[in-house]
Amino acid sequence: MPASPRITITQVAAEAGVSTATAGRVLGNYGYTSDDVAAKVQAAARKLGYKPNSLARSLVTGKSHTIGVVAADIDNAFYARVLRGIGDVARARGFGVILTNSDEDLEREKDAVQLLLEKRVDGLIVAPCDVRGSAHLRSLIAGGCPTVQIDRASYDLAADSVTVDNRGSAREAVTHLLKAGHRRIAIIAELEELHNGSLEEFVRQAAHFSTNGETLYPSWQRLQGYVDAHRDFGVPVDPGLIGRVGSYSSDAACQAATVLLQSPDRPTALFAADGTMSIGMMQAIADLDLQIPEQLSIICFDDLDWMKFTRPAITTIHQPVHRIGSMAAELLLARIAGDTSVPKHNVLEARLQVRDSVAPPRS
Amino acid sequence: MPASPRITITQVAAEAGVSTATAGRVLGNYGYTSDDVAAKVQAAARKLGYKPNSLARSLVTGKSHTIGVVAADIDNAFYARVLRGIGDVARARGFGVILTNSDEDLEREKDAVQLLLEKRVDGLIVAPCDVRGSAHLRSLIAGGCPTVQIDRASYDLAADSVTVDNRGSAREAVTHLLKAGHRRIAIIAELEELHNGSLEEFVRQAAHFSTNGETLYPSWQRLQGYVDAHRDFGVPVDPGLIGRVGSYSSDAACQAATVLLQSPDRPTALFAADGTMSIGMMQAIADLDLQIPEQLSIICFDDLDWMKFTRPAITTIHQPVHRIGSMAAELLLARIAGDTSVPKHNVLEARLQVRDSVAPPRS
DNA sequence: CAAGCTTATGAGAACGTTCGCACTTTGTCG
DNA sequence: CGACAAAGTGCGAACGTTCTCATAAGCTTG
Repeated sequence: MPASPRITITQVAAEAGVSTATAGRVLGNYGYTSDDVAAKVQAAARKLGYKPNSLARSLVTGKSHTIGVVAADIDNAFYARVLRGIGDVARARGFGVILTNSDEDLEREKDAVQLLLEKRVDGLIVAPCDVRGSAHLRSLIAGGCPTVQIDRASYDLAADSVTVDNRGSAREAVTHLLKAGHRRIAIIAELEELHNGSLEEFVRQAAHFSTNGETLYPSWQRLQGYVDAHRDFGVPVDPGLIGRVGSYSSDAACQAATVLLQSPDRPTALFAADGTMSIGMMQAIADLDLQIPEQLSIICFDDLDWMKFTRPAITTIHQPVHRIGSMAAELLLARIAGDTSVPKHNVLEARLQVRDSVAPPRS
Repeated sequence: MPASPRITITQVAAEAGVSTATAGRVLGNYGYTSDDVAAKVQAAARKLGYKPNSLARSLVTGKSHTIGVVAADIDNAFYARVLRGIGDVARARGFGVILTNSDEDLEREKDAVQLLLEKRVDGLIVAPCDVRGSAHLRSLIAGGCPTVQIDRASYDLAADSVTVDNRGSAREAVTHLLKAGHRRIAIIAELEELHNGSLEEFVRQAAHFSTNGETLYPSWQRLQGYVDAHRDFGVPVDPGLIGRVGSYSSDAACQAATVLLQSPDRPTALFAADGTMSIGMMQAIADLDLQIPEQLSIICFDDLDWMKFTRPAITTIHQPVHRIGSMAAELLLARIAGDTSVPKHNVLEARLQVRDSVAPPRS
């Protein structure tokens, strides 16, 4: 077993009695090579236990065959599955994946991008924590690094994106609740960042925003869908029913849900805007010992694996999460391969998965 | 905004009017440097938008400041959280993390290790899919690549490992059920690989195996704990209650659980050996509409986030999952830093988290 | 049969860093 | 004041590949 001494292409060449150039050609299979020489070199390589050095190769070719991923938090079912999608595509194409977490913190995101850039990744998949297209991403893209945004997207960022139709599917979900007869529907969402006005202002204007031109966080888009559905039904939106969770944690969501559910005129239905919010919401419901759907109807955005076997099973919005990752990777690899067409913004469909957590409200 | 033309240390040096060596010293901060020259170089670097090239650096130093991770499946709450632990430590120390999935397939694991090796990672964290210490891992370690095993471990592999006390905590869980009065307790576990005899043989001999010397899959160790507890109580093990799931999927687990629960003399309690098995088991229970804990008591190995708010909340074995990852990373970084002490095998404690899914069996 | 391909090989220069060495200059100590 | 260490700098050689070029042999082909 050839141990510590690293075997280089030069040594293989010496062993095979050819030049390093020739050895390089057969080992890296490029250029012309005769069969007998190839065989000799391969035999020498096997005998010596040669392992190519990607770093040297990348240094000269300028391609590292590696993509960088900046996720918010890998310990979150959504990102875990997205990453799986990315990894599957990457592996099939011989690419490595370097993973970093930003925790929705802009400084960390910058550091992460910096690290990945220094490691000379061929491209980046990022869930940007500032949706307005922060400067570092802008200069990154201007610098020619292929980039794909996932989950959220600045449309003015000149980079591809893969998202879901947050507004439309949230609208569908809330419509489902309204059709069931609910009129006091609360939403639980992380809605920290808002730059152009107050929440009330946002709700008032929500209907006028077009979906495409806007670059909003998914939570805000889902809130838009919530407002849309209310407008469709002529039901006024009560700002008191908007559970604005201050930080992205299920504990905070639990608190917000608890407050809502303990208010005197409590909502008859709850809509959780994502998986983390759902977990907090479920905890609050369990703590208060409310019966679903008799005492409370619920719908969760994002269809986590446990939602189909809780009793009752939970009605959800099912996002094609794996597909988000695989599509992002495919887009990115196409860019890396030289695709220079205009940025594509892919909006995937999410579907309402009706189960048993919605019933008419008790009068 | 300096766009495509990549700025090198040489250009920065020229701009600052010093040699590349000096520029390198200040930019890479090694060697001696005077304050005024350092300032000049830094100014030049900032002006030109210099970004160091890790590949070139790694090529000469031989250190890539990157660790490779071979997980079974990142789209699994356990590995996702482990990876988070790894990532947190790595980031704090300025290391990158390259992630690969093996899907418990030896060929994929080989490919993954090969890829990581070519990318010249400084060390490897791997959940080996063959617990007997497959040849490629052996030669990897012999080749001097620092390696840490997680979740499972070959003790004869001369590499550190981080695992949990599977046998002891499974024993504790099953003891909890036995104390509650259960005598027909089923276990649902992926128990595909078994090399030294049949399942019956294994059960017969389980009590004689020592925990430390053995290198078994977690599932098998948990089965050992199951057998241990039965022996403690003088309750014979009925092989018919061992739900041997053929493949590592929740669907397969659901099938196995369904068969068990529909048998004429059905078990009064179920023990799921890991998170994936738990999901399948819960689905089966929901499909058959069994009441927990009135009609069936359950305990799940691995405390997934939803298990505390299902009704009833589920009694579980809580593993320190994040800690497994962070400890593995710490161990690995210590090895990379030069620690050459004998391999450490860390066995972390898992604790029984008592909730409401266990009650005495109905007579 | 000379001109022009295609195939095959080697020499040597990249790629962008770090590092060993030689060379100053400055400071310190006996 | 001479010696000797320490601080600061530059030159040029690594690191392990790929890639351009030059060379040459074996073809076809008009």
